[in-house]
Amino acid sequence: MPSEPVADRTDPRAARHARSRSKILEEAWVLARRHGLGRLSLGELARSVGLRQPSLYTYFDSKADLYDAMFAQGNEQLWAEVASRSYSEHPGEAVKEFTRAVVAFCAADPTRFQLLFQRPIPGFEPSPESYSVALRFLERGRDLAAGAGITRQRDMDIFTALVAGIADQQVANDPGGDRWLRLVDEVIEMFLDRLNA
Amino acid sequence: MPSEPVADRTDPRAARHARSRSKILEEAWVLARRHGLGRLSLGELARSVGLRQPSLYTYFDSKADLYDAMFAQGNEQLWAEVASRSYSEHPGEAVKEFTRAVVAFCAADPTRFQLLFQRPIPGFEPSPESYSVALRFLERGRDLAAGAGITRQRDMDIFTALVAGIADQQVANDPGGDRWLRLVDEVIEMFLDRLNA
DNA sequence: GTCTATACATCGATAGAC
DNA sequence: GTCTATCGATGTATAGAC
Repeated sequence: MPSEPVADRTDPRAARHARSRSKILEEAWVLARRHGLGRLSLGELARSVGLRQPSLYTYFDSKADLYDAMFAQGNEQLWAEVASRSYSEHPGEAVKEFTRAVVAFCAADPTRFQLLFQRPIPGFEPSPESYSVALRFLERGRDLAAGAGITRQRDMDIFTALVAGIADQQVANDPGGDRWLRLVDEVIEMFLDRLNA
Repeated sequence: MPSEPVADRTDPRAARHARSRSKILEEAWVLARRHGLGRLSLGELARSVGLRQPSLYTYFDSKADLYDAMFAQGNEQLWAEVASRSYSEHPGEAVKEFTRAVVAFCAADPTRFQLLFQRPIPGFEPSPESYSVALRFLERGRDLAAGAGITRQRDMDIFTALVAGIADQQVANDPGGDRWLRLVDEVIEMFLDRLNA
């Protein structure tokens, strides 16, 4: 994150700065959910956290930098979600658990889902630092899939399409519910059966 | 469409009006692709078609009305795409053909895909008139699916997730290519085999 | 149907005082 | 680190002349 000041990790001033930044980021998500990611405005954001609009530039170099921080934060939350849980020793079960976790995560916040997996803001490209967090998640998924026999690129592409499709329908047509989430097991079983046939 | 003037269908003035409206709509898509749907601006749109910004209100009551017209037009294109072609007498083949057509349609224009199938603009709800075009498409898909044994709601939900997932991945990760499009047959076969097992 | 003029709000970003 | 002040641009929408 380019706007991070150079300071020791235990510097109380740096800690205070980080806390403020975190609070601003949190409010940015609230506003993005309300108005749409592309309509997020720095003026309203500043107002919401009790600052004047120019003061935000202490925390973010630009609006693009703010988007980048949101992208990184969302991916860290996703990583925390899939990395914190333990997975079954049965590889197929582990893939199902992983998929359920991802779909639930996506359904929990459609706006976050949009920023992480779709391209709602033309011109926005995550910085390499932010993207590296996303890669960690993708590698975890790839490893779990490989354990269940999903190794060929072609099969990985099908797997990602299955996960994306369930998440997409859940978010778009039943946000907050579980109409598609509960289909995860059946879909993944269908796919793994096909692979082992 | 609320802003349509009352006039006989053969009225040359109405025809001229419709032609202008169509041209504006076309340019609106160009700008939406460039800047994002949420960033579409009436001023730039007017400039692009050689009008002053207030003149657009002759053709659209509001920006929401413009979005609604775009939604309707996109759905009419989709309908033209799936209704114009003939489908195999083999029900399973017909479903594959339909799915390929839908995925190709989505991949051809990510922005159109976004407006039709995702919710990129908080607060935008299509008018009943516009949505009726979308329903025609959904019913066609439902009928074709039913012919291949996809009748239970649960199975229809899986089917829509499969189509959405392939389209989603194709649009997001290989726009203009066919990396996921070419997986349609395998995925649909897998699903139909499962149903008939 | 198109225009000028304008209202009124908001936008992202920078300069410089404190 | 936060502020005031401000730039220059852009946003949607309306009034009223032609």
